[in-house]
Amino acid sequence: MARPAVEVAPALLNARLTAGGVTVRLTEVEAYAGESDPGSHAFRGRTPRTAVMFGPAGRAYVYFSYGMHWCLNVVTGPDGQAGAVLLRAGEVADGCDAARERRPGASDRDLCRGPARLCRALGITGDQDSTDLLDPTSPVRLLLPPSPVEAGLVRSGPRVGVAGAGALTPWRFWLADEPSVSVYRPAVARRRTIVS
DNA sequence: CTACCGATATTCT
DNA sequence: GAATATCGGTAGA
Repeated sequence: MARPAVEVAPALLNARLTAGGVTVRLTEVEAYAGESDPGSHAFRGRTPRTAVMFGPAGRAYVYFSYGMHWCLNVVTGPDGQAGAVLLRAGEVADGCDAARERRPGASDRDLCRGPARLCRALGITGDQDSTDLLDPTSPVRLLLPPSPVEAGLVRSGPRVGVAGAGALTPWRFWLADEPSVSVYRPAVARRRTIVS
């Protein structure tokens, strides 16, 4: 865990994440380095939002995206070096009923198919920011190590929604043939901001 | 399946 | 003001 995000990320595939009475098996993650990574929130240094990324590894970095959605990261990296792995998707292994309650109308495959959907299904919000994911008493738990990943099933490619210099860095990792893996969409500049 | 669009916090310009 | 580590609804092929 106290290693660079890009090394930690593929090792989280198949790991289990438990929160809000739901357990998921992670099928898709993305690595974000610190101040050297143009795609990272920490690229421009420490802000109130990203402060936790500069802290000890194993904690949760929960951020609010697009004014609407929560997304969960695992803080990684050698001490004093920012880094995080975004948990993008998973398959519900336990607590399916609780997940369905939080995401009415979603098909089983779509329950945790995407970083904001995953947080919604598990009831994760900013209240869980900075919590220690490895502490057995934490409300959000990452269970390590994962069950072994079959050789050859780990795929990698460009990160979703990342524009600019970091766009082509293949730091998204997923398990092949998993229906819960979110669909890749290249970063697209928004057409127009609503004029007020 | 693809394409578009609105919601709107945080951060930067 | 503008961009962004997104999603759900709607429209159309």
